[in-house]
Amino acid sequence: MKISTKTRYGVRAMFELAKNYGSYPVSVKTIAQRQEIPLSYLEQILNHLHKAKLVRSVRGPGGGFLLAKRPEHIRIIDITHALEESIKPVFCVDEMAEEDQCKRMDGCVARLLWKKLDEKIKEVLEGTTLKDLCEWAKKFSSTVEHEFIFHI
Amino acid sequence: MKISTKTRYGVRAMFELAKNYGSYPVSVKTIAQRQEIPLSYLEQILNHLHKAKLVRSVRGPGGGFLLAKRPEHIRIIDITHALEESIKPVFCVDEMAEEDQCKRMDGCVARLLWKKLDEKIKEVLEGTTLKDLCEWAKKFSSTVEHEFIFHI
DNA sequence: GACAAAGTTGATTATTTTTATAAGCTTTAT
DNA sequence: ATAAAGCTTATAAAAATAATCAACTTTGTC
Ligand code: FES
Ligand code: FES
Repeated sequence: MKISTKTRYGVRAMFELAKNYGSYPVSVKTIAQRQEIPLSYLEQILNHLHKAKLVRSVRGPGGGFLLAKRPEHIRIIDITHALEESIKPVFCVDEMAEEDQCKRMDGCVARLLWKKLDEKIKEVLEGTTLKDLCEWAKKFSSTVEHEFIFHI
Repeated sequence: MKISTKTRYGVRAMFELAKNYGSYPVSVKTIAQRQEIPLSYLEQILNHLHKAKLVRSVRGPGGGFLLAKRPEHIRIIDITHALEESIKPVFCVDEMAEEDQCKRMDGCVARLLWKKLDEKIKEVLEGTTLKDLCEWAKKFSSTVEHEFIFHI
């Protein structure tokens, strides 16, 4: 039940863009430096986020990435969705799961358990947006002396 | 965010023992056959569950495993705890996490997010016991024609 | 137009974690 | 004594994850 490094990097990168929302593009290099993420890996990650239409890119000098939507319209689950095959704790909680891979799904007790779990996880990841993160960060920086930080 | 095969096997094995609670021991071989789990792997898993004092073993012919407590006193989280290093989505949600691995934890916004997630996950896994599974199974078998089954 | 600063893409490697197997041991009921 | 069980540790195999690399395209500026 671990969040992958890829997703963590992705959330951090998106947070970096959210902080900059409404301003000019941020280059991959800049994000990589600020968040201490391997540059080439971050490129891959941003490509995924691009394909998922969560970010917009501007090519050429002075270019970089921008959020494609307002921070309040980007949920954490959108990010995990773009970066992990699925956040489901077991594949068969999905209604679309193929019966033949998990026999007799309709009579399976385990499935009820994993479904409960899946719902709660979704609750959190669907219920939190980049704007929420930014607001938490503001609260932090007013009570703590140092700049808010975002890592792992 | 996947539940490991080891944990899934573990839950299934424990369910098998719960079904048999109050009766004679069930051998690893029997559990392996009923649940279609590789025998040697299951041995390892039961050893972990043994060390965590969730099961009792009886050696010699006719021996096998028994639940060490009543099904209502064994929560799913006890099982995951015995079989996974931790179910925490990121290590630093733990209050005991060492500061130097994740810098300035006190000013970290991500941590708030992962903590929220961790709490919800714990809610489900702490709130479900083996007895619950058995009861769900009973409900199933009275409405569905075939035996209840527990897999993945 | 030349150049450099960016993003784009796909392949490949490296690393880590997970899953599984195997072998040899100990205990104990009959 | 023997066979049916559990116990333990080492190792192999497989899969997933993380990271790197190289070659490419777009575009702003001088
Ligand atoms: S149907 Fe997938 S766990 Fe049983
Ligand atoms: S403290 Fe661990 S995510 Fe920031």
